[in-house]
Parts: sequence; C-alpha cells; structure tokens
Amino acid sequence: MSERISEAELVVMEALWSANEPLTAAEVTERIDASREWSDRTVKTMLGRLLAKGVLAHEEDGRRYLYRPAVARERYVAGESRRLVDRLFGGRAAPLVAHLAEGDGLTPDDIAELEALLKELRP
Amino acid sequence: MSERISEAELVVMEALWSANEPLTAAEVTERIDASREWSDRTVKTMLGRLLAKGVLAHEEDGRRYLYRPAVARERYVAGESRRLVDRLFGGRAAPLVAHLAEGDGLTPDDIAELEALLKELRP
DNA sequence: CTCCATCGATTACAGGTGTAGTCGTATATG
DNA sequence: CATATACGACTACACCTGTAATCGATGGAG
Repeated sequence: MSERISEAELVVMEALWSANEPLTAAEVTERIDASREWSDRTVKTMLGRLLAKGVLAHEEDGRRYLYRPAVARERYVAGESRRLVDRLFGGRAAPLVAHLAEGDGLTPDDIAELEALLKELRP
Repeated sequence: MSERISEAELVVMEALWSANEPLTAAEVTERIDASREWSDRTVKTMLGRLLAKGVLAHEEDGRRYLYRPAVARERYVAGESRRLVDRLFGGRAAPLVAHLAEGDGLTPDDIAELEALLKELRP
C-alpha cells in the first residue's frame, strides 16, 4: 500500500493532489513547469514509478492515461510526520515544536493557532 | 558542512551522540548490536561515509580511530524538522501539530508541555 | 493511404544507500 | 621471529533516485 515517495516524486504528487480531477501526463507536466524545469520524459518516469508503487491510479482515456492520486495527501502527510517524530523525538511531539520555536520557526500567528488547537484538545 | 545523513547512518550517529566520549569502531558496533544486527563491516562503512560527509571527526589512537560527532544532534534535528515543515506544511508548524494531534499523536502530557511552551513564547 | 506527432513502455546511466567482503599492514601472541 | 588477528582503505553489488532517451504502436493531418 504505502511505499515511500521520493522528493522528486512528491513534486508530481503535489501537482495531482492540487488538481481536483484526473490529469494527463502532459497536464501534470504543465502544472510542474512553473517551478521546476523538467522534461516531459522525466515527469512520465515519475508517473510510472508512482503507479508501480501504488500511490497513483490511472484510468484509460483513449490511448492515454488519466492519473489520479490513490493516496490522500492527508494520509501521506500524517505518515511522514509520524515518521519524523518517531525517528528524532522518540515519538513525542512537544520537543519537535520546541525545536521549531527555537529557530524562529513559529510566527505569532502559529502560536495563536496552536494555543487554540490545544484548548480544543484539552479534556 | 551539512550533507544529508541517511537512515542507516543515523543509527550510527545516534550511538555516537548518546556516548559522551569518542568511541572506536568496535565500541560503536557494540552499542548498535542491541537493536540491529549489523556486521562490524557495515558499521565501518557507515563510519567512513559519515567521515567523508564531514559529520564525524576522528582522532587517531594508536593505529585505530576514535570517532566523535562533528555535528550536534540538536543542530541535525532542528534542520530535519524544518525540512519536513517546509516540504509538507508550507513552512508552518501549526498544521503539523494538528496532524499529530489527529492521529492520537499527542498525549495529555504533550498537550500540557506544549501549553507551557507556548506560554513562554507568547510576547 | 502515408507520414508525423504523441503515448506509454522500456532502457540508460550516474550517484546514493544498505549491506557487506577483500586487501595490505601493523600488532599482539606464542 | 612467525603468525594470527584486528584495523582502516578499497571494492562489490543490488536497489533507489534523478534525469532523461529510445522504441514500437497509434491516431491525426494532409
């Protein structure tokens, strides 16, 4: 089910997650070109690998494919977050936040948002 | 300065970070064997690569080396945390905490700790 | 009907990673 | 001193990743 997604592959996934409909390879490439300068070949390689990993699905549309995420972004992001917290903080989130805070990682907005969030979580 | 540390390499770094003194390759291997089952060759390969990446330093002790971290764990952990937040949350920490909370990632202790932390950060 | 553009599939290839094995040398053992 | 051993350096090799190029089929242009 959930093979790891590499960084370059993630760029492609983001393009598909942010579209709310299945895209052709060409459309994916267009949506990426803005930032990165990848050839369409490169994008197709990524699409193929993501298909093989099972994190993309494709429907046939004539002789081409329409690609669509097979894994929700929420799910992926939650998994990666957990991995990091487990690997580096023994599974505890508080030290992570402490680290982010230390390096000016938290804006006043973040702080307010977190306080609101915690208020909700408190029993 | 800060090349990326792979997952297997991280295991070796953790052994050295948790020791408060320089260790020989054999000592590093011992400290790892508890959990993983790596041959001493494998550990030596990691040590060599970490040296090449500049995240370890070594002093000679007779004809062997004593290895010692050249990068503080704090620094590494802060960097990795930032990378994740940038990649997946557009640089904002609050959504990360929200995700962790959602998946039972926060214990009541965590919540209390975070509230205390935020209280300090608030201007 | 012919030829070109396009599509997915397959192949390429260098650098990183996981997991060792081999080599030459120095040292401890007998 | 001779030899087994332990050390670091170098080598191995399959798989993943980033970044494409090539191939065979097909559909559209003329």
